[in-house]
Amino acid sequence: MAKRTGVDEFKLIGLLWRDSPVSPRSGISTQSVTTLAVDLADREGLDAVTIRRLAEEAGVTAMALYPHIGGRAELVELMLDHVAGVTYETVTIPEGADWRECVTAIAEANWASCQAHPWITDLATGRPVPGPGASTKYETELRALDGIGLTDIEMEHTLTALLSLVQGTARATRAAQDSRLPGEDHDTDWWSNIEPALTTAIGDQTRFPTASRVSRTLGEQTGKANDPEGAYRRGVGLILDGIAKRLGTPTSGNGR
Amino acid sequence: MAKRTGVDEFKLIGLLWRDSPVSPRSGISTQSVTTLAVDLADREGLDAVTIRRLAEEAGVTAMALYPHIGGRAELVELMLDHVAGVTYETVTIPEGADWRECVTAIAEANWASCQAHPWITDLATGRPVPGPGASTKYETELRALDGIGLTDIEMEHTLTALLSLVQGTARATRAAQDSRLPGEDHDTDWWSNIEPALTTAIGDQTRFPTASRVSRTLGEQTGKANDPEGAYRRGVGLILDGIAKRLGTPTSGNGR
DNA sequence: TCCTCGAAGTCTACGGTGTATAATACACTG
DNA sequence: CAGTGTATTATACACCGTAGACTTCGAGGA
Repeated sequence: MAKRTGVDEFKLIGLLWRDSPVSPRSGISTQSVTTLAVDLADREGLDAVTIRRLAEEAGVTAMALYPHIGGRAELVELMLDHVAGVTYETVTIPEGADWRECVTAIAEANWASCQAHPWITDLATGRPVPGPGASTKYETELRALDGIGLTDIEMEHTLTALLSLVQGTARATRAAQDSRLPGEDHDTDWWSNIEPALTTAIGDQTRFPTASRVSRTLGEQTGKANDPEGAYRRGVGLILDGIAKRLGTPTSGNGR
Repeated sequence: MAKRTGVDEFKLIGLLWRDSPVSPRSGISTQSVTTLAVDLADREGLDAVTIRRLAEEAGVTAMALYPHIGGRAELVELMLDHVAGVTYETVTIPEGADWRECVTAIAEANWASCQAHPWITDLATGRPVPGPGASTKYETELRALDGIGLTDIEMEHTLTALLSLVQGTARATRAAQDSRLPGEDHDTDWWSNIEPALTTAIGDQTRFPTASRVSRTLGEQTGKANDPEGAYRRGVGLILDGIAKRLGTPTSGNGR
């Protein structure tokens, strides 16, 4: 459910770039099915998006979807492209602003997208989706980084690194949320459920002194068993300062 | 195949921390089955690790595995813990070295682990595996960061951010490799197969000028359609400089 | 208006998955 | 050596994606 394999790229490109006519008999279209699938995944996760279930929601039989979506592998790509296309509708990159604000906006937009559509963190990045949404997103992000003093290669690497960090920490957020049992409100509940059993199993309590100390401190100060969002913010901060050093511009603040 | 849901944590903890006796009738153990599963995943990917297939390799029936692995969800956790436990057997963190070398070694060890076991990048991080391997790894990494001038919280956030970056870019490497058709040697082959169809589909060639320029430059200079490894190296470099700024120590080199 | 014909939609079926359940056979303890 | 409990087995179920054959519909020409 995560590898994005088995995609027929040519079929996919056709589906991605055509203007998605609504089918007269059933009233569905590539566009409408994709939207339905994204909504379903947002609500119940990517695993809930089965062909049969999606067909049920669309009011058609399973096999009726195939002319519109290609196959399940292609459907996932369509969903990814759709989400990529709306990333900068909620969070926009300020025009003519400091490069710091632009980079931060890129991070925030992707972070928000990962929160709104947690299932995208299940899917591998790397191979780009050859569709209009992903292409527009890429263009937007590169344009924000263009002309601040980085070479093309540096821009590309920096952007990839930044997005990897965002996706990675967003994934961790998501995993922490998923592991909550129904009805639990805090991350600590999962941990406090596990902890007694774990303590018993470990036996020798002096085996992981540093980890114990750090976990305790983290729990006391943030109230969480782990804090991916904090890691995200710190990570972006570190990268910003790293870029500043490359650019040779004065760094902002004192880092605290 | 990516969400790590449905894990019975208590059953899992029992399996993770017991000393895995070999079963007299079948000759298998939690340990041996886990190793077998890791090898199989390394060779053929996580999807190849089905209960039936694994049972076949172990020389028993499918249902015979269950007392040793719990269920498939728990098996995956066992595999993750196993891999975590051997991360620092190949790449070690230098004793008493500069903090830069330590951080770099952490990144390299995790990068190498992701290369050796590509399937781990399919799986969500975040919720830690409550096992001896993962605990040891966490302890090792925190100890390397301890005492260089960061607070406990900063250490934790920095480590999480660093590992997210490594996993994220490693994933992208993996995705690029997977998308190669059989027999292809270079990333560019996949891209050059797609490109004509994509160019035709897009129509208006002036729509993504920055993306086109950057892609062209990247292709010319690296010979790749995308370069996650370069992004990894730059990302680690940026984070190192970011840490240096926080620490107030002189930065090394000029960043080029 | 009717007819034809190609495409869209449907039905059935296949091989795969994880694993619940119940029956069996074995290894260890007394 | 008998008893007991658990590892192991065989069977079965519900679900998955989708290939292939069949049916039905909508649009264009006479």
